[in-house]
Amino acid sequence: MIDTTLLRDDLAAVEKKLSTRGFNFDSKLFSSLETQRKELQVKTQELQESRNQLSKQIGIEKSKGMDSTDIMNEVSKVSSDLKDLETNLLKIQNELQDYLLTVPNLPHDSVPVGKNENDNQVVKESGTIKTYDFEVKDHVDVGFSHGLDFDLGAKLSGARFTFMRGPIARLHRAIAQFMLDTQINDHGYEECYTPFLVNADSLLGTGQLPKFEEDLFSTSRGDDDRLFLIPTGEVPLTNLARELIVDEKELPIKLTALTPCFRSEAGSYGKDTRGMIRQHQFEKVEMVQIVHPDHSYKALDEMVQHAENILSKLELPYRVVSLCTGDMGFGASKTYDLEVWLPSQQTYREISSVSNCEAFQSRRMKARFKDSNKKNHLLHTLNGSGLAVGRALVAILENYQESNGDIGIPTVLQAYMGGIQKISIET
RNA sequence: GGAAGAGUGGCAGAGCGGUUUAAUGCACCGGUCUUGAAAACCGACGUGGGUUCGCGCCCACCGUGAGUUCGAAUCUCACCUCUUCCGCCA
Repeated sequence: MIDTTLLRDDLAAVEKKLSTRGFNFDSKLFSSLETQRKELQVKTQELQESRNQLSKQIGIEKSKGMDSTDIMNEVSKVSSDLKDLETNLLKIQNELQDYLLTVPNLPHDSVPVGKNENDNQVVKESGTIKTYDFEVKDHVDVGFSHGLDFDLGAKLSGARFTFMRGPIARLHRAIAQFMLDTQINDHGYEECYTPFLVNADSLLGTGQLPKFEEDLFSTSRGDDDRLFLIPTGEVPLTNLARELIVDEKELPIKLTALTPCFRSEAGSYGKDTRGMIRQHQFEKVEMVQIVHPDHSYKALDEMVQHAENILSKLELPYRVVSLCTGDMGFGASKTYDLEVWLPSQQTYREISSVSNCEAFQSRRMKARFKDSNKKNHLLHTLNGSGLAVGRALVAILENYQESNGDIGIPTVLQAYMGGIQKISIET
């Protein structure tokens, strides 16, 4: 949620900034609700004050044995007026809140202005793109003879599900373990294990609800207490700070977890239908940092580096892209994507996304810290993939394929694979 | 799933319909004293919001939500969470 003081002070600036991301802020609606809120709130509080004082008066008079019928009638009148006011106030406050919860974050000044992914800015390219003296296959064909089974996934669950067996399944696990170990041991994140089903409050906190419910899978358990499958580890990790006031000295909080992610992929029909680029279920190692507002952009750079290190160690060619205003996610002030080279597509594909959400999420979830003067302030939250496991598997299958159908194992993964250097076709 | 009990400020804990502005203790912070520390003493000490240039004044919050009442931390109902025991289970 964006800062309401900002909205009251400089509505035009907010409107302009949001328009760069293609969002049309309804200033008329906001102003009208805000005016009503103000009026109702002042009036309501005045009546509450008089009710409190009169009631106290009754108490005093009663203890002296006096008759208070007149005052009691007066309070009675005040209370019935109050009831209507309070109801109206609540209604307006909820309307205001409901609207503001659907408004995306303001982009940081350094974010390139643009409409869509074509306007994103490549800020770095790294690694050497291999040349192959044979016709490269895509990961579906490379993986087929080693246990990557999309038909079985479809049989068990439907489209966009994968079943892995044997060496591919092990490679997948090795990648995940390697990433998690690197984040913990080299980058100083605390390992976490989290729930994979979360409540609506958590999703409201990180911004998936109320606007993006259709992207989520949910479980039914009666009508009211629905739980949702997490679309990313960001949700449970970031919500750790929900409704919390942490001491400044405890910052930064750096968390990581390997979690499955579940996405309905509504609206992506026909996109990436082949292979495991876009799945309903995938694993991801997530990095989350909860930091002092002064340090969030330094943390953002750090986290991009943490994601880059994984790709470097896996010796995969990649580039870093600064997303433009029109391509950024709902909650982000600034986002860098990491894209890995896929030889079969002769292009880079997203494998990590690292975002600084500034106070957008912490304002929604009341995540604060206490400074040395005992003042409370909102924290800044950041999240990033470090990295997506399934897509890393895709990249390795494709970049490490050999002409005879074998798959080389990146050096850093060999220890996780019992020391083998390649996955060979069984003879 | 069944039974019983409990949810009050950072923690402990009183209050169980009206002079509550939520007592008191501990912890934390500031100060006095001290060569320094401890002790003692003094002071400050929850969160969100409204309004004001500001001092300030005011409102809401005692697990959550409804209700009763002139007035609710206190009474009623529902729900949630936790504890203990039983059942089941990895």
